[in-house]
Amino acid sequence: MNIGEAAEATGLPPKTIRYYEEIGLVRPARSANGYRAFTDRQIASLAFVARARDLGFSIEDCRALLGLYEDRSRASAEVKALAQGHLGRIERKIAELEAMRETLGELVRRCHGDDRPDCPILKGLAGEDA
Amino acid sequence: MNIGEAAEATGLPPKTIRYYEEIGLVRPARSANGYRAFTDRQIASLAFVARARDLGFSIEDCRALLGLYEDRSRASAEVKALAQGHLGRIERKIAELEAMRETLGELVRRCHGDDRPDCPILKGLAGEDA
DNA sequence: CATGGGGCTTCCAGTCGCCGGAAGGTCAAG
DNA sequence: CTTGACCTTCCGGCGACTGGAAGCCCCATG
Repeated sequence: MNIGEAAEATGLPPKTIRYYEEIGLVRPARSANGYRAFTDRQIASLAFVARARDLGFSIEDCRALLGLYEDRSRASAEVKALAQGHLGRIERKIAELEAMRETLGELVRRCHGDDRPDCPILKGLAGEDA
Repeated sequence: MNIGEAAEATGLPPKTIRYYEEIGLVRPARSANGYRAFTDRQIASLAFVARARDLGFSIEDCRALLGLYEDRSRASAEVKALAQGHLGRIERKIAELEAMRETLGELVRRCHGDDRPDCPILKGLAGEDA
């Protein structure tokens, strides 16, 4: 399977797959013509990484998860710890964004948004607690 | 006011303030010794940007907001549009993270997390709909 | 057998918003 | 006069790609 087919099969752009090879996430063999040749197993690994990335795991997390995935004897506790750590990060990020939404939403709500120059949004950003 | 005092006053690190000068967000004069000299007005602008950044606005949004802030005759509609656009982005991001939280949370919940190798998290990432 | 178009290769640069560090000038206190 | 805290510039790196240039390779068509 060359890179185009791998891209098709995994949903990852060819550029991304090349990048993953560069950082050592996959190590495809090369055909006689120099083209990358992916095994089914490598395609599965790429798809695995694609799903983990969709769930927001960092590349380094993906590398660790992939290692655990390929290690048939690993304890699930290790995987769970990694996933829980990430879940915590997601939750903190959500809380952070919700705080932004509250503050900004309130400013937007108070702004009449017409052609007059008075603007609670700018006042808020300027630190005026109007 | 030199850069250290500006940093103190705005809560921004000196490095960040230098970066903001580099990209043209502030244009401090220089003292005879070559040190940056910030006016009170520039400190206010930096604090304004710091608040906008805290609310998640991009640097380019901040630049636009700063321009609107300094333009006494701008219409608040323009500011509101910018803020609403950003609010929309925040909300989409929250939704995205919540979807991740759901999926990942479910996998974590199903994982017993002990020393056995069976692991629903890895199975989920591998695409097995167990 | 030449040609054209698509796919493949590598490498370099850019994205965004900074941060760390090196090498060196400046300033106030002891 | 020295020390140490400030300030300056410049360069490189972060994460996770993405775009583009220059140049092979392969297949089908004329």
